[in-house]
Amino acid sequence: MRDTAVVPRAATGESSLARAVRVLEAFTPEEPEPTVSELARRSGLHVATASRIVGQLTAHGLLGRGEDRRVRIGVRMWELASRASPTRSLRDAAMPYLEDLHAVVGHHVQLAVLQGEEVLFLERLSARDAVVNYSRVAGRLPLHISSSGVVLLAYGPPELGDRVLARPMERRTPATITTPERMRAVLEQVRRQGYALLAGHVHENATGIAVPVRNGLGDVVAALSVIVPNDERAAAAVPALLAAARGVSRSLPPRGPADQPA
Amino acid sequence: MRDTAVVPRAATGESSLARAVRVLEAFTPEEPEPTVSELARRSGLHVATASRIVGQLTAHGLLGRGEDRRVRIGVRMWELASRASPTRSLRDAAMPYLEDLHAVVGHHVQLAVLQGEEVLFLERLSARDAVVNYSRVAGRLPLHISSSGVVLLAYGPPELGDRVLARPMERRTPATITTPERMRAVLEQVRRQGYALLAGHVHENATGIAVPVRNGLGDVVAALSVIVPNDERAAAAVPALLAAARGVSRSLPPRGPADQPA
DNA sequence: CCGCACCTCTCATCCATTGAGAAGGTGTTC
DNA sequence: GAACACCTTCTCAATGGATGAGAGGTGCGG
Repeated sequence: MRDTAVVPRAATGESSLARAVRVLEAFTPEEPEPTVSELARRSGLHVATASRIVGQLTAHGLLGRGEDRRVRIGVRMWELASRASPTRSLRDAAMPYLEDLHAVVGHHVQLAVLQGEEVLFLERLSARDAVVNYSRVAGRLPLHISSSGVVLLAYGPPELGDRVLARPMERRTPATITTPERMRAVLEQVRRQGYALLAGHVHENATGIAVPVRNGLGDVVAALSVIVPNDERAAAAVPALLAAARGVSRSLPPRGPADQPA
Repeated sequence: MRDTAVVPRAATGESSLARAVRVLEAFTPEEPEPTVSELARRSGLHVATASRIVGQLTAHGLLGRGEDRRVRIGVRMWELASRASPTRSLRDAAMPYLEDLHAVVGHHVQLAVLQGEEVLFLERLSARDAVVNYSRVAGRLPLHISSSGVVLLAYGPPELGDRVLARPMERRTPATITTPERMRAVLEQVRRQGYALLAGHVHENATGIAVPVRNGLGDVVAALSVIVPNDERAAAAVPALLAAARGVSRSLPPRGPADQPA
């Protein structure tokens, strides 16, 4: 019995706040209601530590617990995040146009922004009988896969394009863009025609069409897109999309949201 | 020179996580982009402490900072909160019906839940030429003021009604319910007719109409409401509201969201 | 009844956290 | 342009809250 006797704390050198964040990051769309043990495993924390952190956050309403003791994101956290979110002005400005667009085109209408090197979907309206769609609100998708991503890439900073092109691109369907040459050609075409139309890149039966949304300064701050069936009528949605994007731009507050990725 | 010489730390007896939460709570809808000093003042923390906490949360993306160093809720926090939120299933189920209702009735259509002793608005669709409306997404309103609140009160736990009736009720317009007797009568009427119609209670020119949304077990889990101009045509929206509420109930997952207040 | 998994509490140790103050920056006033 | 007001961040020594192991309780399945 020597050093082992009692080792109250291994020198981790990590702040306690960082651990709490690790717990929050352990929530995934696939498992929205994990147990304390699962959270501990995923965050790499000791079970006791995870239990304590969950207890504290629950006391403040940021987390919630079911009768089976499973942990959920708390309504209070949603409230805090939604209330003052920088995405709110964008969403508020876009919502009426999303509705109009949805009424005309049907299926799925979405609003997305660039976040890191992925697309983050802020809002989505879906018809009950719409075609398949893998995106969801607060969900992410790789840039090269979706029409929204291609638009944000085409109008985004050049170094972002370099980074994305340098990496291998996952294939989802035979139509998915997977080579830098092909992507460069597509981006050039998007910039020329002002929209992206990707037929069957995410799913065989679906076509994504996306257009850029600009703020008062002309910067592209978001992408507006529709997902429609993959047939010859798909392109008919383009004019409505372009018109809607202009409407959103006009409704945007002058100092547009230009949130830099973390 | 007394005890002051060097006092590195006053015994606050509060966890560091609690301080971080205090910082988050200091964000308000009125001031969504405070400075570090403002956050410190509102949360009652030392400026240095607030600065450090903001620095850490920013590093993890939960907060964001503008060029002017002002602090905002980070997109990552919105993402985490929205991704796994317990309100999501409710919102997803209700959204199509909100849209339909909005297309027919116009003005404002909203979805709200009971949170603590207030109404919390989860979603809202607004027409561009709609009448005034004080609610907003992620915003709160006292129970006795809004039609949504009255519905949630009418079908909520009895002890909640007792607590709310025992407290003085703030008056917004001459029509606002402010006495327990009046409120009791209104609640009785709401339960009898199955909806609440409050003309001019929040604002002279607006009428709120709300109906309950039930889960599979018959519990009332939310309120669906519209805000229309305060005239004799207002009541015409009631049938559409009732029909929409039934639709939402049907779309709700069997184990309905019944989030108990913190 | 036993084994297994989960959750929470206690404990002794100690490192991350703390408030005051200083330093540096920015914008405004006179 | 100097003085001022205000904000933000860094350093510092002291310490109190956070830590991991383990015990104890609970619940489930065989």
